[in-house]
Amino acid sequence: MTRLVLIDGSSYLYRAFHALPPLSNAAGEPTGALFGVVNMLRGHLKEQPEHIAFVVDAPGPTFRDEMYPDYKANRPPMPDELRAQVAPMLDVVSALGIPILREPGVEADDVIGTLAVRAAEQGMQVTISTGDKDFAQLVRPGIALVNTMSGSRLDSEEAVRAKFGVRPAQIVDYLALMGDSIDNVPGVEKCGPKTAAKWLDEYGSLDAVMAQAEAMKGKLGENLRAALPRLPLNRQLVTIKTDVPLDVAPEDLALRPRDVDALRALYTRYGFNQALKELDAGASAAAAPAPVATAASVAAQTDPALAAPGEYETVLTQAQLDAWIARLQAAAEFAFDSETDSLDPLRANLVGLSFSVEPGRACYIPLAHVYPDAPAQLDRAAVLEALRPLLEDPAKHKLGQHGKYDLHVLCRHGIQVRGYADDTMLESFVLEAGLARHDMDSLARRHLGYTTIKYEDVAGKGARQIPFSQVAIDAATRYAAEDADITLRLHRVLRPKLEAEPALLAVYRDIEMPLVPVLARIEDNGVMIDVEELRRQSADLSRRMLALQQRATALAGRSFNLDSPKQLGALLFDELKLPARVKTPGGAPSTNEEALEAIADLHELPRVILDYRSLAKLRSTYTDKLPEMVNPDTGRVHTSYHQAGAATGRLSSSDPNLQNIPVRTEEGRRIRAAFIAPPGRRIVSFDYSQIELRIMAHLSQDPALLRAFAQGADIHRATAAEVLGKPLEAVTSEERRAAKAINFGLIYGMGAFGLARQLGIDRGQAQDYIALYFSRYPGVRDYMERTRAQAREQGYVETVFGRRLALEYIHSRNAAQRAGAERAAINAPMQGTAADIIKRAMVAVDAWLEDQRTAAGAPRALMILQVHDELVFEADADFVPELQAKVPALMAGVADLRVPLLVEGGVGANWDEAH
DNA sequence: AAGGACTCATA
DNA sequence: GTATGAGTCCTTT
Repeated sequence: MTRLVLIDGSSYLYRAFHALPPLSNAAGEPTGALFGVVNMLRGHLKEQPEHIAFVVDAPGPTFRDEMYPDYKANRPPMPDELRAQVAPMLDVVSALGIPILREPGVEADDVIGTLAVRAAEQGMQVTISTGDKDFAQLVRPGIALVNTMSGSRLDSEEAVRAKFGVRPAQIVDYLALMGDSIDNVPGVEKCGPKTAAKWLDEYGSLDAVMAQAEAMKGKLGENLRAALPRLPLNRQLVTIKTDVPLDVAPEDLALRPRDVDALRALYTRYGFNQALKELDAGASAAAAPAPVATAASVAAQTDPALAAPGEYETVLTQAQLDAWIARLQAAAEFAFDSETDSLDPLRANLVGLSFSVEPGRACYIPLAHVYPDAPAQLDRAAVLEALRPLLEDPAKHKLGQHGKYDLHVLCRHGIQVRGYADDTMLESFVLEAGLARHDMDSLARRHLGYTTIKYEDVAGKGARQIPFSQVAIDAATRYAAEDADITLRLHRVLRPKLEAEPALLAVYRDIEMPLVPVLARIEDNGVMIDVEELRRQSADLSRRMLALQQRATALAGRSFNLDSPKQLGALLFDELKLPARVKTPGGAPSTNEEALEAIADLHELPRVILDYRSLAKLRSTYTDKLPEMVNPDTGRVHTSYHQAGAATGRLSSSDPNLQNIPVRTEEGRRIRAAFIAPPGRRIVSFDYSQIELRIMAHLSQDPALLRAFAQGADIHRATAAEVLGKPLEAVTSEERRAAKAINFGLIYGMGAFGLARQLGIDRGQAQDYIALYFSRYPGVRDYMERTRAQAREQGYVETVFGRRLALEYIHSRNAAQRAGAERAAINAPMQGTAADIIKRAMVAVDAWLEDQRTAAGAPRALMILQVHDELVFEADADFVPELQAKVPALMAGVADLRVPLLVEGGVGANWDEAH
């Protein structure tokens, strides 16, 4: 049977460009994408197909652009380095004897579709070679799909079903539902591959799903209904035509003899040594070995000395380990990753390590896989000792993705990693805060066009998940070695992007990277809590909750679940007919605090519920939970700080979250009092006073605001005096409260509506307040307007230190989304600058504390918590005076603003006393 | 079991 | 009105 290979040229060019490192030849011409495409072609030619074609888009609009003007509007123009490779690519294709097809007015996809169907009808065996999953709609007897970059092959309806969960005939419906952000075709919001497949499985077709739209429940149903009008168009856009008029027929696409001289010239020019060698060696032999375009062949090409069989190597012998250690020693930098049996780095046991020294080459060293018939593995302690010199050498640069985790794990196994120089998560965070997620799967897809193996794919999920130590070693190698490989490849893509932006590079190099070991130390230090005290509080809260519950039952005349907003809503608003004044975002009558306060005068029950809720929250979130979080090894609670968690640059804290421990109420402060220092030590806390308002003064340069801070005034009182035009001492407490609300509101980008709600006044009055404020502080008004304008013009705003936050929705057609983005734009420079400042302070204070260790090496104070504008320490009692003398100066000294930074401190036996 | 909705703790 | 994380309920695999 004769074979026809149809190659989706544009798809490969783009994918190779993004997947491969930016290679260039001796003359500096970019060659990465070209190299990938050439290897892919050589792979296909090795199969010696009788017919083949390389299909690319012709310039000019196609019918899809006419159907939908925004089609592919999200596509950035082709990068220059890629554009430069198009002509050489076509030269190589042509010299290889492969016919090139570019049909004006028709997309390459449709040319491929039409030829594939015709050829299959004629009995040819068709292979479509593409990286584009849309082609799965064409799979049928006689038509198969291959992606040489991922190595996947879809050659039957079953294979398509296995991969997508739908039949080939349903692929267009499936794509229509999901949409395609690359082509700017919006689908159903929140409907991904799973939901689309689920619906199609359930209803059969897009038409049937649309017919059911009214009956669909929940947010997803709402999203579906919103998307209804555009779904038929989506389906047309994603449908590959199989009937476009073509002058060319499948049988015209015979593979021609290659032009050896032309190829030699091209390969020489672009430095494709491997291909050149093979060309000359096999000029007579037709079937010379030709690697397909995998990342491994890049390694072979760029550094033949390291060309070893296989991309990822499982290290099970001493000889293999020695060889890899030699590679690591020789490399300028290497990527590493650790595999463990727990997500909690302070409880995790090391199961294996992976390393990569060049893109496409990586190893996995299994160390503690335990399952029936598991192969013998190298001794963990011995491997760690062998690696220790490398890992602890500050001059040996190491890369990771979220390496803080690996630092913890290795620390627990006695290795103090030094020279942790780069982290791809943080590179991405600094480059693209607000635009993208920063986990490796997302980064690989975004920057490499590469889909990583998911943890669930090797370890399962939910109740059936197995620990990594029980994952079969070959699967573990594919997963773990890939992590190191992808980390290295990501770094090679992200680092140049950072280098191109000096301000961002400085944020990354001077703030984020130095913070990594500091955060690791804080997490490792943990905090001591008084478990007995919390248990007493839990018992006390339980008693009081029970009493309130009984009172509530009596008031309601029946029992109900006080924790259920739904039952409570039915009781209050349906049975008792109390007015529902507040709505939830979902449109239901809200039972939140504001709603209950609003009806507390009409009935006794709302107050009882409010009291019950405040106690229930304290018990379930804090007094019950914190004792469970004590690490049995250390007897302390170790939170986890997320460095790339908040787009503004703030840290976030989880497991447990120690950044939301109560402080406002007396009840809450009792919980703070359970954060204690051990005997002989004290809790010492320092916080920046009004840091965000000070930053607003700095950024706006408003004279009145600058003056108030320079004079050390009570800023809210000063605001009230300024706005009302009266002396400071004449400001009433009510006036001060209003001024404080305005000051905070400004930081959050508020409008009159929000201020009115906050102060319980009407909107016009709130508007008057704001107008009056801006008349006294015109610099602030101008700054707010400048910031909005910057956000609109550039799509991002910046902190004082140059950190950027992108505002994805700043040009949204949805007015509410756009307004939200504007408020975020106002807030981000202030919140973000404050975050930059405290991060710098943490690095400075940590360095000083390291200097202050005793002769025996014991720390005299530990940094134990960061709460956005506050740093908390546990210090030897006799070290407290030194700490109090030094830390405020360090904290205040890390930024040079137009206003002084004021740091206030406190000390006590527990956090409540110190705060 | 997983995920959305709701509520509420912090700066 | 900014930025988070987490507990509970409850519906839907």
